[in-house]
Amino acid sequence: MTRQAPASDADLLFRVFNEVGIIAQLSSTAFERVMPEGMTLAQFSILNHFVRLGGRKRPSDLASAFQVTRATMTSTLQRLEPKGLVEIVADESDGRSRLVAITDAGRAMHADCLQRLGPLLADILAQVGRGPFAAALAPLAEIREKLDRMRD
Amino acid sequence: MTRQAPASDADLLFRVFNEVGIIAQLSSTAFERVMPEGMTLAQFSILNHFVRLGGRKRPSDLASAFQVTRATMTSTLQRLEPKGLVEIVADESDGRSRLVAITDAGRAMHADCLQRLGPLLADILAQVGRGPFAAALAPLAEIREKLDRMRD
DNA sequence: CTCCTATTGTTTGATGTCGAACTATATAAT
DNA sequence: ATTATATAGTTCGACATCAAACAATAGGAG
Repeated sequence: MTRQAPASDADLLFRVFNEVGIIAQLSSTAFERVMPEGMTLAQFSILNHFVRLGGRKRPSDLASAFQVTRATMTSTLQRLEPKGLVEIVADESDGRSRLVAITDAGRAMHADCLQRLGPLLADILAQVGRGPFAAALAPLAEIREKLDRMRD
Repeated sequence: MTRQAPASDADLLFRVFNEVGIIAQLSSTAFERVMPEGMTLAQFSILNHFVRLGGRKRPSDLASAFQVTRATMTSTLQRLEPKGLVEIVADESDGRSRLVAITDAGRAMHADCLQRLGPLLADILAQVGRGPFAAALAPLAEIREKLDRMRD
């Protein structure tokens, strides 16, 4: 066999990615079950971004920030905009670009989501405890950072 | 740097779930880019399950094992079966059920996938190192287990 | 200015995923 | 036996996501 890495290492990576995949799945669906009708994690993340950082951003910058393709961002913005949660205007300094900003309705929706999220997070904290999360954060951040760098 | 050290518990959970989501996204797309045409992580996972454990399983048992809905498993099996990678027969002891098993073609496909996965895992290991994965595994497993239990 | 290349946003087609509703079968209650 | 409930698998509609292909605009090389 031409194995590039010892079986134990490959196995370790495999298991971590497996756990990560399952947790991502479970958490996002738990998330969306308590959200207002029609709100998804992807949509909330965009609102959250603007609430925390403000300003206007181009769709392609949002795509980079969230590690998704431009096509994916187009799709998500096309769900947020008709609901009046974000506002999209032309960029006068660049004919190719558009600029996205959150609206008052978007801020209200974000606040509503946070309200509903509180009990869910409290429940998870009660069941799981703070320990595993505190232990996982730093290594996860490092893995994410380096994987991120590998894409370029 | 308004807040650096003392983040709230909600914030901690939020960050962990955020990292987990991004890593799941990055890893699954990296996986699928090196897989044979048409193979996805979901499909490979099923083949992998049968290669490791053998035997026959009902779709609903597979759905439980992979933490997806029965509808999702139906969809994935409906992609594997026409390709001849799994075999699905009626369960004679229960008229509602069907039984899934891997085929020789499925085993060959699985072997091909493993071949292609090797270099990718080796690359990741070289870039990230073993440490963060080793540190993350146990806490992730605990989080996954408890989140899992919350669903019932 | 003209041509080539890079970037932006979009569309299209495929896949995975969920929740809800449905059919068929099995099991329990009466 | 009839009825009620539970389970297995499917279908449907919605959403997120990717890759690939496309149109429009920007910027640089001549």
